[in-house]
Amino acid sequence: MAQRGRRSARVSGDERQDAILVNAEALLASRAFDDVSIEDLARGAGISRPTFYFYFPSKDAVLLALLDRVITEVEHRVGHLPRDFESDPAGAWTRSIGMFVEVFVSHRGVSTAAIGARARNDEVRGLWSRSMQSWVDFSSDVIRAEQARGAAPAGIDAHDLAVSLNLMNERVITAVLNRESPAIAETAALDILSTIWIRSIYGSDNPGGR
Amino acid sequence: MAQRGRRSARVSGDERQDAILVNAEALLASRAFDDVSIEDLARGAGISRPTFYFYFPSKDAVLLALLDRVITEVEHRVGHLPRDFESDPAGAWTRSIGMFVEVFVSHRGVSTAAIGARARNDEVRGLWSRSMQSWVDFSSDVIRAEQARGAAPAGIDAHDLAVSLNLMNERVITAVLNRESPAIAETAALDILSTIWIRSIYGSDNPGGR
DNA sequence: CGGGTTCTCAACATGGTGTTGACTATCTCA
DNA sequence: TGAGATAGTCAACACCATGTTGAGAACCCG
Repeated sequence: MAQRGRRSARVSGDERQDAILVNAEALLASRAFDDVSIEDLARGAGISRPTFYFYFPSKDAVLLALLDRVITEVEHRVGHLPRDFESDPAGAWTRSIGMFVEVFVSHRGVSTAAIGARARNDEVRGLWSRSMQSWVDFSSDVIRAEQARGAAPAGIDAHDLAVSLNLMNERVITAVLNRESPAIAETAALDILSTIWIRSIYGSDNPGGR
Repeated sequence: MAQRGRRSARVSGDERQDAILVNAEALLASRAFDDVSIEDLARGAGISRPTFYFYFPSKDAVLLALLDRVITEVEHRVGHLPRDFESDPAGAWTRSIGMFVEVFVSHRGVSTAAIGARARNDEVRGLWSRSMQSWVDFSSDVIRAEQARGAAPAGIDAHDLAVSLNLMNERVITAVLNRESPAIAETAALDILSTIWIRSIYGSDNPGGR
């Protein structure tokens, strides 16, 4: 996904490349993306600015590589999620949403930088949009299945509902990560988001009726 | 709110100032904020770049002034909205949400630029956050009233619900404005958003039971 | 050891932002 | 009316971050 500026994979080169990424994520944990210069990325990895360009074509490319890792982690964890929507719909949705919250919280700097860069950078936008698409596909498949088996009322387009709920999650998580105001407490986020998902998918607080 | 770089209010100066704003909004309708230079803002208003600084201290200040206008328009229209939540809850929410959609769609460039600038600029963030706060206050007051009169189920914090739903609207409208993918059709947005608000506030599709 | 590839960086080029200082046009009040 | 203030204008400059070039050092493999 995220290309590098050189052809083969030599040892000390890979270590440098990795040092840049590690340093970049560390810097992003405390500063905004715009406040990190290429000079900072280079010096922190023990190289000069022009040498940085040997490893990455731009600052955005570093962010793209970091985002790629985060998204891979999410994809991996989505794949291992139990899909027990028929037996415990509320719990299943809550676990899925909780996984997203966890991953993005644990990569706060990268997440917020990537979301900010999306407006400016085609590749970041493309990568984000592809994964968003796959989460939307997953959610709308489940919603459609729930509607088909009569657990969820029809009367709303499953795809559009899935898009809106996923975008809500993205935005609410971002607000929490950035400590925006207004926002909600990090501890409350999962509970509120799940409730909104469940109420708006099932039209009720306890689908499956416990 | 949005300061200017000079002291009194003379005629030809105000016209210039206005020309900058008009030109800026026009440019933002077709280009991203980052792709508009101060040179562009100046030339389009018939002045040189240094003269621009006589009217505004920065590019962000222009955006702030434009955002201020948009928000004033929203506040004004919020004030004139019928508050018939008791007699027609679904309709009342739909009209409120529809008003936001209308205003932001009609100032597409400013809205998306402002949302992008929020991460970077304290004043834009502050202005946006203040108005967001007032919309959240409005919605949570209504939700609490609906819960108090028994129309909406309790079991969810009104404030947190209001924050999440308002953030969802912001994000979904942004996605529509930017023609992002995934997103939903502009024509479908109002319907979906209203349905989610109503289902998650009332736990039912037709509060008041029609 | 010799030719090729990896890796490095001083020095340069570019483009956008913001500043200075000198200048002109206009208003205001004696 | 005319002298001083105030509004308005911009060429030229300083600055900083990005990205490029080209020359060379380190290393590898035959």
